[in-house]
Amino acid sequence: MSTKPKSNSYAWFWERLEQYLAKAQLKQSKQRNVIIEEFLKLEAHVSAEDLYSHLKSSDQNPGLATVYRTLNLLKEAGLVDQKQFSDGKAVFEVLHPDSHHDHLICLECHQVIEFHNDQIEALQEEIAQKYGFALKHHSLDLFGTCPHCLKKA
Amino acid sequence: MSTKPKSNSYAWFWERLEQYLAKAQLKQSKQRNVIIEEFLKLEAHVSAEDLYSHLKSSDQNPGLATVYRTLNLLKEAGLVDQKQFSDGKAVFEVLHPDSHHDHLICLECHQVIEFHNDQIEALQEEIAQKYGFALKHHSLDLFGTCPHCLKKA
DNA sequence: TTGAATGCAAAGTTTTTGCAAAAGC
DNA sequence: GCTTTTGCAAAAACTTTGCATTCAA
Repeated sequence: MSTKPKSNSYAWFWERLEQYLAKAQLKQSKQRNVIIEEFLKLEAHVSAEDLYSHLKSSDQNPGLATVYRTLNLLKEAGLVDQKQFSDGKAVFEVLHPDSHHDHLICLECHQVIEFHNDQIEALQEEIAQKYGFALKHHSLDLFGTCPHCLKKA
Repeated sequence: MSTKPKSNSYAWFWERLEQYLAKAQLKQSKQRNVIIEEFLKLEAHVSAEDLYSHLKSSDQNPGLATVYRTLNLLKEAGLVDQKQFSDGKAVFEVLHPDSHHDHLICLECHQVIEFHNDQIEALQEEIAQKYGFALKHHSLDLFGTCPHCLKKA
């Protein structure tokens, strides 16, 4: 290991990553750790470009291609989720182990609020069963205008 | 009007399109009608490229740029919905006036099944209210393995 | 006749890839 | 030492745009 991970609240993340790398016979690297550190620090829906900009100031300053490669690695490891919010660029977010959440997205200010609803989750499972699907994951996005933007208008 | 629309089951679609064009002071055209005819005929989640390929054989044979322009026009008219199923290219589908539906997507064969569930819709409205959002639309995609692919495995 | 639509090719965006050099194990 | 990773630039993939021409009203 080239750099000690510092995001302690994401111990599980680093651990699962390490497992994945070991199983896939991949190596660790400074750049990757720097990128992931920053990604976890941002705690949001981040695009490769966003992440790259934030890293510009770091001492490591990895290339954009490496940022892409790292995010794809995390995706393959099942640690992050990639989403397309219809503005061209893909955004990534940490895939928390148990607690799934969905999104409320403001069409005006693009703010994203996360929520969770057990009833909806249960209904989804019901529907999947009805159609004979083995459900792996899902994505629910509600689009509208947030309270703040409603007030402005 | 250069070409008579032939998709009679989509009379409402052509009507609303005509209204939109009139209001926006836009013109009709042969190519546009050919493209839309084909789009409606396909009745599926279609990418611009898909649609373009299908049109290759038609007598009109419009350019790819025109296909894009037409789909964007329909989007602006609120007649179609654009989605990103995470494979790079955007797909479009008819936005039916009242009946909203969601998607069950097979991760193996990429088959898409549409479903509708009033309870989920109601819960979504509830959640939006709780957060003070004025809901405009939503998107629910369930990913998993379809019965057919489950049998194969 | 006037403004919109088209086709083509060129440009724009976002993401991936090839390759030589560097780094991890 | 052998293999993976990196950085850069080039390429790829998807979509938009500029411009001269054609077409609709």
